[in-house]
Amino acid sequence: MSKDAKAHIIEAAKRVIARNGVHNASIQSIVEEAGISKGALYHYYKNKDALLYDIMDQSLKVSTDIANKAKSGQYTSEELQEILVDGIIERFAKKDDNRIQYYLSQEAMQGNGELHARFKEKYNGWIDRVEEIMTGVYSLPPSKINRAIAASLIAMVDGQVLQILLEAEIVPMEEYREFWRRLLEVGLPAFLNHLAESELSG
Amino acid sequence: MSKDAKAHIIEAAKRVIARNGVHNASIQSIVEEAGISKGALYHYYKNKDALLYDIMDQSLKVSTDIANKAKSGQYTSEELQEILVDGIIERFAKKDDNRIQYYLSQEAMQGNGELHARFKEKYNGWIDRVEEIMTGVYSLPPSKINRAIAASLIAMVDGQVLQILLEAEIVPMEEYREFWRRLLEVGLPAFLNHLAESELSG
Amino acid sequence: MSKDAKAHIIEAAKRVIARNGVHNASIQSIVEEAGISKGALYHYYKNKDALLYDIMDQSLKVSTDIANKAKSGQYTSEELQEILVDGIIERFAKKDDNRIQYYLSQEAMQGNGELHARFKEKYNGWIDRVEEIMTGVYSLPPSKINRAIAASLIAMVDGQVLQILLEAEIVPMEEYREFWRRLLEVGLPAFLNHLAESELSG
Amino acid sequence: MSKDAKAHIIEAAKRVIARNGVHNASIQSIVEEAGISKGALYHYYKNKDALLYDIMDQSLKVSTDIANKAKSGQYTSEELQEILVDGIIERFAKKDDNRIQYYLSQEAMQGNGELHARFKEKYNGWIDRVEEIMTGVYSLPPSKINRAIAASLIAMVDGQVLQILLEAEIVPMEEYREFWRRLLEVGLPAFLNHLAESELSG
DNA sequence: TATGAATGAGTTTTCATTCAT
DNA sequence: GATGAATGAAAACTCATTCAT
Repeated sequence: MSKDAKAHIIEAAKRVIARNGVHNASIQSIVEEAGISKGALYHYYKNKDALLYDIMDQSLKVSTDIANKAKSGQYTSEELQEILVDGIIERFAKKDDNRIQYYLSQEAMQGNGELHARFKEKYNGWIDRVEEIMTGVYSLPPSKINRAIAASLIAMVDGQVLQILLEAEIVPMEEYREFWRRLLEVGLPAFLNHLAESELSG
Repeated sequence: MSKDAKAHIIEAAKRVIARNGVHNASIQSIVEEAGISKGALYHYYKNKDALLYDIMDQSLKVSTDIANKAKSGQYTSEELQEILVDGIIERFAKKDDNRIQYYLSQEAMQGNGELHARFKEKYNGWIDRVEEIMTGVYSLPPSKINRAIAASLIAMVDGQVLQILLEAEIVPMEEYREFWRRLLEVGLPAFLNHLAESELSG
Repeated sequence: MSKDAKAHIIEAAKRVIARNGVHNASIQSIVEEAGISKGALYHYYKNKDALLYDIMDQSLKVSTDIANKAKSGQYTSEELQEILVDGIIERFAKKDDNRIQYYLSQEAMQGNGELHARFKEKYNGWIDRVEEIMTGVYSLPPSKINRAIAASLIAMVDGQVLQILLEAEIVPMEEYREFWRRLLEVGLPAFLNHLAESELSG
Repeated sequence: MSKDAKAHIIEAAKRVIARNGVHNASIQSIVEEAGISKGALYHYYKNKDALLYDIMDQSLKVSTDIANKAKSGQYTSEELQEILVDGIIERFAKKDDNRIQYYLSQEAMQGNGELHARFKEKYNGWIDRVEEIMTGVYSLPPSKINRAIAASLIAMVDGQVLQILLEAEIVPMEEYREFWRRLLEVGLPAFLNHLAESELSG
């Protein structure tokens, strides 16, 4: 019951947010989209924030899933690269989820403490996983710079998502795929090797 | 007169935004900060959006300036790397400008045509410049992938800015500096070389 | 059944009122406290007012009981004074009942006819009894002013209750006990005697 | 300007409260009564409570004035008694102010901290004055019970006001006048004397 | 009898914008 | 040019009450 009703509300809210942004996703517009009364919404969520948190959790799963998939199995590094590239490209395609994440990240940085805490947690989780994958695949010794690299790779994806959302039409999707393939295949390992060497000799 | 008055208002508005976030920066709070009346503000700006656009223009110049500086002079590649790294780190520090940019990027996504056009133009300008610098410094032959790389470098900065704004405290500023120094010094040229070679042989 | 169920609801409602005040005692909070459903409550009471009236009736009994006790038995006037003083002090302690009475007295003032009638009836009953006790104990001839005195004594208790509810902490409870003991022992009989004399001579 | 506007709002609010009670005095109903917009009200008062405080301050003055008048001048005790009795009877007649005070006292006891603090302060002020008058007129030595008596006299007035507001029609106004005249002329001094004597001998 | 999801009118408050002075 | 009082639509949230099950 409650599960279905909540799912129904979340779907409606996501549609509204994707259309108008968090800021313009009023309770009014959400309940209209969901075809329910305000009271009904407040029956399931004690306030707007509680609804936003639920939406965020769902929405962030999209990103988390990639990392989980990559980490879980026993893949050759070629397979892994493919999985990661596919995951990134798939994420680029999920415009609604991406929009929602951006909108919510705004809310978080504008001072919504709870949202902020959740983002922080999620980011750290992602970066941990990327670092694990990196150190696993390329057999790296632990190094402070690894975390910066992991964070920066995630940052790159986020930034590319932003460009796509802004429809700046800078780079066609096929180019992104090519770029990431090359980066993971050549650029990243070469960079990491170099760093490892200079660390030894430095 | 008008120039000074507008500058005064913009400064006040930026202070308010820095304190409270963009969406709590009410006209009321801005005019209080500026020490003027509401009427006066509306004398200079026909509405709140017009003020925000003006702030954005100022704000985007920050990023543009780095690129311009890098492009303009006759620098050795070592000097250039330093200029770029410094520029990136400086941008990280300008939290208010970054906040405003993120906030307005959302407005752009939500279909504000005026803003959308401005962002698109700015992004393309930045990427053009980064591409020019890249091809200049590393003497690259033209290649489609260069644009993807340039866009991705900018994306990386944007993504890192987001992480900083979210105060995820993933990576200390010094690590970022180190990361970018290494990336521009070693990682990027190595990657570009490899790509150039494989292009020749492929 | 119904008797028990209603009593159960009333007890729960009184606990909620004690915690949150009458006007924050929502149906929701009452049914939660009672461990029943909203539907169940509406099965026993046709609306919130009906519940409040029932609470009031219980609540007013507290005051009525004192008067009844005082009137019923064959007490010496010393015993009677003690009973009355004890009764008054006990009433001071029943904060929830007093709160409810004050709250509902307002509803009565605002034109709730049902409540108004109940209050009027109760007040007249109390005053009758006090007058009876007074004339009995002090063997007074009937006089118009007796009723005013009886009403004023009750008024004094009501006013003291108000001060206690407001937690003005003007007078410690022990002082009130002392005050009432002296008033009933000395002040009141002296006053009544004087009035009786002046009536004879006047 | 602001003074007039606020006075206008307060008058309107008092009419609404006197009619419907604090609880039913919505912002909507107040602005309708005042013939202004909601925005205008919020221009003068930052929230509903701020308005209530202003109303309370005005309304309590009614009661404070009596005490001030009595205390200020050089009166014989006969004159003073007359002033006090007149003051009390006049207060009985100010139904709107009395209603408002009762309504606000409710709010105060239901947990409005600010209102609560103000009531407490006012009550203590009144009692102080009554005690001063009492000790002055009847040349009393200081005694703890004096404060209890002063508080109880005020309580009696409050309680009588309540009975009048409830239209219990227990006692006609002329009887109250007579009662208070006798009480101040005979009852109270006799009581105080007795207490003073028993204190000496006790 | 009993449930609790759903309703919808009602609440306070905010705020960009206008306009008489 | 400048003021700030006034507007009014919109926001989030509450709650007594109803009704299909």
